[in-house]
Amino acid sequence: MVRAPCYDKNGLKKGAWSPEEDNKLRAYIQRYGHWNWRELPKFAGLSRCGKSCRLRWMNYLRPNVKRGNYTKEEDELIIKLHQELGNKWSVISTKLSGRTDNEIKNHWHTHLKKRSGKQNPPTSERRKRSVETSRCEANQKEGLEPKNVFAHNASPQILESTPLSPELSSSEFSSLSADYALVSNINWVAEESITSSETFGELDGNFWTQPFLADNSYIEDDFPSLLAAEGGFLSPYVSSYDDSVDLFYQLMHELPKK
DNA sequence: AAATCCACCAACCGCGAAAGT
DNA sequence: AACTTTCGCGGTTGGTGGATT
Repeated sequence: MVRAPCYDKNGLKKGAWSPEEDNKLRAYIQRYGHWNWRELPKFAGLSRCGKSCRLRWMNYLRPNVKRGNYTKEEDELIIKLHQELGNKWSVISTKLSGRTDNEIKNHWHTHLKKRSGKQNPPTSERRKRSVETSRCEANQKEGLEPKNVFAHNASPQILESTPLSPELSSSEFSSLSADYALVSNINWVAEESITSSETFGELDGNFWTQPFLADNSYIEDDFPSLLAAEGGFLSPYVSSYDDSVDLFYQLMHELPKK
């Protein structure tokens, strides 16, 4: 069903994602957000290109992604929107909550395209649908459904309840669901004023106890130990003490003045 | 039982737009 | 204004599983 894993000439992995990779990516984004897709895999400890990470997150790991089991209403809406908008899958996906553009596109090509001119799907089509449904149910039983994985992870809900979560000014955020925005912590920091350290303490038990904010000396003296502390991936704030970190410090020191 | 066909869909690729310098 | 980098979109590919022969 999926492409076999392989490595390109740059040593980057391609093909199907393993559960471990999914976990790494999910954990990293939940904690630090997707501050830069290109750099993210390095910090998250993934041998993937940023593009691949982005796709995986957007289509499968992101909270509230619905899989399989299209309702009649959804089908009709897709057909209607496609008539109006054409192949603007990203626009169409915004009208169907939880559905990704990639999935809608696939669904269109495999199910709706043939049907759009006909009322009843052919027999083979109906057969496939039942297969799809049972597949989905099987996945749910095995707990493979991404959303089920999230169901066991409290952080999105916790974050959602914080005062900081929605209504962010970023243009990117405006296009995201509230749940999705919750995990993009970096963007908040850069674009929103922070009113209290307790606020972030609520987001993640030890978020603000991370060395990055404690004091500068930590970074210089103790940086290598951070790897272990961060559970296998690097904090974007401190992993390489370069200009971007300086900028980040500046931002953080300026924020209280707002 | 084995070979072949077919549908599905996860993932890749290339391009254009937007943002940054 | 020009150039570079990053992101996001849409088209396409290729591996897999189930159905059919």
